[in-house]
Amino acid sequence: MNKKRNTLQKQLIMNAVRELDIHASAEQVFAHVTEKHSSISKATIYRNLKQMAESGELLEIGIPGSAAHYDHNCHEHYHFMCENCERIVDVEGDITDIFNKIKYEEKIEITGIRLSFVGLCEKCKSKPM
Amino acid sequence: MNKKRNTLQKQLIMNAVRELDIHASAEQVFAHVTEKHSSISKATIYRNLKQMAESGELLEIGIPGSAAHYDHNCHEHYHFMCENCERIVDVEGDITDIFNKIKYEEKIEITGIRLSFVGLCEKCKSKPM
DNA sequence: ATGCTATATAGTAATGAATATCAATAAAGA
DNA sequence: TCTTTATTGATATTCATTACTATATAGCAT
Repeated sequence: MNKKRNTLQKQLIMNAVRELDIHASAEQVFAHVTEKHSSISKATIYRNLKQMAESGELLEIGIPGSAAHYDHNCHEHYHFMCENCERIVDVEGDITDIFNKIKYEEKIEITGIRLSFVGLCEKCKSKPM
Repeated sequence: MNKKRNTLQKQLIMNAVRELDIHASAEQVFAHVTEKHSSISKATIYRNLKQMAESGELLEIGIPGSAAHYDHNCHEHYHFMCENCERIVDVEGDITDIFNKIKYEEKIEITGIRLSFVGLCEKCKSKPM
């Protein structure tokens, strides 16, 4: 039960994220897919991007106060976002060394770091979900 | 020109964030303030929390896909959020040592790290804002 | 204390991102 | 081919937040 089906829409969405290669948002994916396949629904875009992120096929980059973006690069890496144009670029590297590496990247200017940990707090850890 | 005024509403909002002391959201601040001052508008809450964050009086904790929370603790620190109940707790410490420290904090279970850098990209750095 | 003026407020409409709903459609196995 | 059930398209709805605007008021000048 609950078997996943391979649909044309899913293929189009995955291809769009790969072709755009700019950490695309759902709206950008929608715009790209509709160029060739105008009948696709926006709900299908949102639905599948979320599912692909949950299954690990895509990485969801949540942007507080703005639309989420999706990355087809799923190996361990972090992101830099321009606070002016919202462009997102990959920052490769070991998390413990990343701050040292960033010092030698003169092309971008870091003005802030957004770091938070996610998991289970003391209360939820000892309770059933 | 553009002088800030000290209003009762601003005082009530700042006091609420301090009294709640739980990284309150705009809705939580609204609920708390209306207990004693029922005529305040929700727009006033949002407007002032944002302004206080911009001026550095409060720290805005943006949560992708959910409401922003506000912290009256403005010195350098990071956050842990429970993915089950969304409770937010402070994680003090130097960013370069934080990962080692976290290993000895057994009360919470880290399942993910959200890290991103904010600043100006190559294009925006060389262009006027 | 009184008046003036620009800032702030209350109330509500509007926006943007994302999810919920549901009848219709179509994968994939029998 | 038939049947089952995941998936889709279209739209309504939710949620967080901002925009709008007439009214009120803080703080300064008189």
